[in-house]
Amino acid sequence: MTESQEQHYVLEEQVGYLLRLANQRHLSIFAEHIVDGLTSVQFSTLFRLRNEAGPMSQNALGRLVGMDAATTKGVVSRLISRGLIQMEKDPTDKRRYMLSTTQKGRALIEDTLPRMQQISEDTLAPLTPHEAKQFVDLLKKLT
Amino acid sequence: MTESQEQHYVLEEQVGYLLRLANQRHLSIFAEHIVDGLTSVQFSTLFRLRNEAGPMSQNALGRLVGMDAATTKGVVSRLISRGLIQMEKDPTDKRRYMLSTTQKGRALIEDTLPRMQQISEDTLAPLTPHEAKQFVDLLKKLT
DNA sequence: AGATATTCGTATGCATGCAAACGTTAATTG
DNA sequence: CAATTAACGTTTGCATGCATACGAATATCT
Repeated sequence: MTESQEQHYVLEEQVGYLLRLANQRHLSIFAEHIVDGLTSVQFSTLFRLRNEAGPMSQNALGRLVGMDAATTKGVVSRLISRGLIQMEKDPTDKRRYMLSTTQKGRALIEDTLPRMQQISEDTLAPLTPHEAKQFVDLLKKLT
Repeated sequence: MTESQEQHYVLEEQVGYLLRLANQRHLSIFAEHIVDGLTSVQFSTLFRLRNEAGPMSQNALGRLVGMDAATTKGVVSRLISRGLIQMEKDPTDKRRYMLSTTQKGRALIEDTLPRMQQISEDTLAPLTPHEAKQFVDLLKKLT
């Protein structure tokens, strides 16, 4: 009886534990499909910036992708050093840099997009189509 | 028509993107509930080691928690430096160290376990009980 | 037995991810 | 308008997480 509580806690059934493993698995699948060193987060960031109407600040972009300022700094720096995005001073706000995609960055998005669909499919492969839709919907509700 | 493919790719509906955000959210909830610096991975590792019958090697423990050897090394080192687990040489295998929990480690598990249930509940709070069960089941299928 | 594979732990480098602190600049508030 | 607050970008420190490489020891195979 004293051990009843612990008996109930099964690691393999906890959301946190499972979320971590599911995320790991997805990142592994992502790495298999992407030949150049582009990471999942880098793609998300680049894609978001391209889909925005105009240039935007670093912090604002980070927020749109779910990253804090410190993380954003690193991701953006790597995208800049690879020549995928560019930054220029904001004339109206001396604190800010305005970010935009380069031609090379937009071309990379075009090349990568077809593979992204496959990555999502592979990640959801253990589920039936109906379950996959359910899962994504529940994930959306959770965010 | 040329843009039909890109139009279909909506970042907020991709499993990978959503998994990343869901995981972030859970880690944030975890940090709120745990006062000492224990992390989610550290708890999982400590818990797994405690629930094993006897001492076990570092790499074997890491595998049980879903970590590679390099990651395991860091996690175990931190648990040792906090006095939560201990290691001693394996007499039969000169490469190996056998790990086991300390009294302090087991006590910490006891203290933490009641909060883990709440953390899982909070993580799943946006879902109905039925949806939560569905979600966890789908996550299990995915792993 | 001897050669080969594998496994052990370790180390380095790189990429997220967060907390905390910092100086600069803009916005808000009194 | 002056003082406070907030936002901008940056840096540091720490914790996962993976790839890769390494020497040492064990297992396996021929």
